[in-house]
Amino acid sequence: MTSSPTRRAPRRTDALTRERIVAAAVELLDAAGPDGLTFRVLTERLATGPGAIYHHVANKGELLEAATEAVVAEALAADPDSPAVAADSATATAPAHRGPEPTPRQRIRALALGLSDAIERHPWLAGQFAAQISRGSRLPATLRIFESVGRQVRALGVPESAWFVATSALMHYILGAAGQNAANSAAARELGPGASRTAFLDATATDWEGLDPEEFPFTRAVADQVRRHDDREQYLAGIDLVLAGISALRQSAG
Amino acid sequence: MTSSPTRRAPRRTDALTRERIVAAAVELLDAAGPDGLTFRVLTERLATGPGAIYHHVANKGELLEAATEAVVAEALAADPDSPAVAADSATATAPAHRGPEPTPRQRIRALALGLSDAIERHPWLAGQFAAQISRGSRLPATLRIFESVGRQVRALGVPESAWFVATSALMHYILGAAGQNAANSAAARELGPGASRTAFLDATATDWEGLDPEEFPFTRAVADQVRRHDDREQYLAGIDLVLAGISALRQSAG
DNA sequence: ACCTGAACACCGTTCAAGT
DNA sequence: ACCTGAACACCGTTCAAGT
Repeated sequence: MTSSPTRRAPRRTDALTRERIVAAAVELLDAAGPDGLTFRVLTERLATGPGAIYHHVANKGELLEAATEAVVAEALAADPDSPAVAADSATATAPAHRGPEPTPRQRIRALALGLSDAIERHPWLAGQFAAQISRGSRLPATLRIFESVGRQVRALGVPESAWFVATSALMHYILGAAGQNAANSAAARELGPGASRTAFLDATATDWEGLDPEEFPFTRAVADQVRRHDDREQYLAGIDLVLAGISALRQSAG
Repeated sequence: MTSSPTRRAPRRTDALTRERIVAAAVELLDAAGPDGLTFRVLTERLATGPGAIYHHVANKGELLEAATEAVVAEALAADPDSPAVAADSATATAPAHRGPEPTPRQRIRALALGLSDAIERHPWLAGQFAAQISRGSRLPATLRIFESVGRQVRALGVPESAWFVATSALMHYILGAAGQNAANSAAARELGPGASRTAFLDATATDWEGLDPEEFPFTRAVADQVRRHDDREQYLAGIDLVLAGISALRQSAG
């Protein structure tokens, strides 16, 4: 009976490590969202008991932080100037240099798109970032993003006194707008496998057009724009907007 | 025994209404954060059973939404041009008109400060906003904020094609930076009743200065600025930065 | 229609016991 | 040192029963 031929959870062969636990957590988060990550299914997946997991991780919060950090490190690794890469400079697979050095502006766009893609692939990230920022304790993941954005702000020639504001403004837009886009994608996916992004945007537009004209004149007026909305284009336009604000500031206060 | 003279939960006199439930929820959230709101303590506080609450509210999520909406409506009520006020124009207590009409820029600053104060008073709001935005379904609270900001963007003379980007950029900064500030305040409060905001900022600065110079050069460099940081001033500077970006865009694409 | 409160399924976490 | 798994306290939610 103990060795019955029926299918069962695959017996663990490797030792249980923190990395394996975190990797499994990321998989569960991707598959079923934040509520899908429970110690019950995690122990099942890893073929252990809860005690074993608690031996490698202090609690669920730490597990979530570790999962966030792992995924962010991966996303920032695309940026050759990122702290994650600098810390792990032994990787010989990183492409050396192709063409001329990218400008800070190009790097910021690439950084933003990289984070946006990461959030799109791991929608639970958005809530996690927000929780980290609004819980104040600057944890590794958010701190690394702050650092990556800040380096490019500095490279942009922003006067030192404005580094913090400029970096904050950029970071909040990058993370906020990316989270919103990812939410739209997720909602579109839920509408059905065939239903495209456009179908969902159209639904929201129609929704907004149905709002009370007294209470929501602006939202109603903007609804039709949402309909023919290109996420990526709008996202980059927003980045350009903040960058324009930064360079205006450079000219006046520099 | 049933009518023993020992102290017990105050017997309810008024009928249980959705508003009373929501008000109690806000109190609990303020006092103990998101984890402090449970049906157990809520029923105790309202001297009922869980079934009674479920008769007025579908589930915990709806309760959180309602709490958020209630607090946001209050915060936006300060803005005479807000949808919340327009919908409730019967209030005779609203101050009519004092001095000249404020400019859109002044209104945006007032709006931002009002929301910042609300988040400061109800720190759980930050997480709630983030959850709403990153869950995509544009719920009343976030939608009202979008509307309020958008009206001023329109009043600013931004070309229609840029309404959405400009409003998004402003909103993400307003909410993101306010959430971060509130988190700092909360963390400072936890440091002790006497410990001021400055003490906490100093601690973070020292923290950052201790980071690895290879991995976090920018964050280290910016640490000292954080030490002599005036939250409100920096917050408004960030708003000005985004506004500068908006007007740059108005000149080029207008 | 509105409320009661026991019961249910599930959650994160602990801990004595094993190897 | 690393793992096991039963047990604990607590959670959101349901529902038959009362008024």
